Amino acid sequence: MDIAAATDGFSAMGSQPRFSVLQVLVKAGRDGLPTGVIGERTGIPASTLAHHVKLLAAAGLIHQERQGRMIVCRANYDHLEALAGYILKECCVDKLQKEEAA
Amino acid sequence: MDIAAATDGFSAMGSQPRFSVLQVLVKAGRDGLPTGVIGERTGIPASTLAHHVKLLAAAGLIHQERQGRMIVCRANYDHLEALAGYILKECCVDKLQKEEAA
DNA sequence: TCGATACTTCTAGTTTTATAGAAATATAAG
DNA sequence: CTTATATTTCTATAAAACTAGAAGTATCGA
Repeated sequence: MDIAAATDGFSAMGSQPRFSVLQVLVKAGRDGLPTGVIGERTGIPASTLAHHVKLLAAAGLIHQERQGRMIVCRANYDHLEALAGYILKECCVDKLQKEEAA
Repeated sequence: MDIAAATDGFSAMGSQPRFSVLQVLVKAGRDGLPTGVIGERTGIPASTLAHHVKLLAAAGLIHQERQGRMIVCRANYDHLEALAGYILKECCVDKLQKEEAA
């Protein structure tokens, strides 16, 4: 996880429609959901949804896999966890370094 | 923490200049840093920095406090922690509900 | 009070992003 | 092979965000 990956991730999460898509998938668990169901649950029109889903996938927050004529989306839990951890990863290191020096 | 607060927070984190400002403050610890030092460390011009700092504060990610002619910024660790926890808060609840029903 | 310092607000041009209808693609079923 | 389903890509428009110089505000020291 570098800073570019982190900001891509947070930026992707930082819009209400996209975050609600992500939440629907996080709730759904490992099996994921087809795009159509995500559309029903969020009320986002198909073409707008495709756009947001593409951004979420590009940021590595979700994965997409074709199953017949549906495309099943799944939350990428590992990446989400890594992002959550990244926020405070370097908490207070300046202070710690000062203490080391002393 | 509601969805609007969460997306405001992630959106604020989701730009490289802002995230680097936040990181500088997270590293700095509770004492925080004056805006000028943040500018030195990030290389962001003053007016651009003021803009980003305002957004970070509006999202609740940092606090600003005047000390003489400097304005000291501090990371809001509680809010950052809450945001980190919010990402996976409702992980897999759909599955759990199914299991409850069964 | 005058000037220097620290920062913000104003402003304007540029770039991104969002939205959603219409058309296109991929798969499946009859 | 034709039609229906599921989703994407194309397109255009509108809205928002980014950047940074210039001008303004607040505070301190001489």
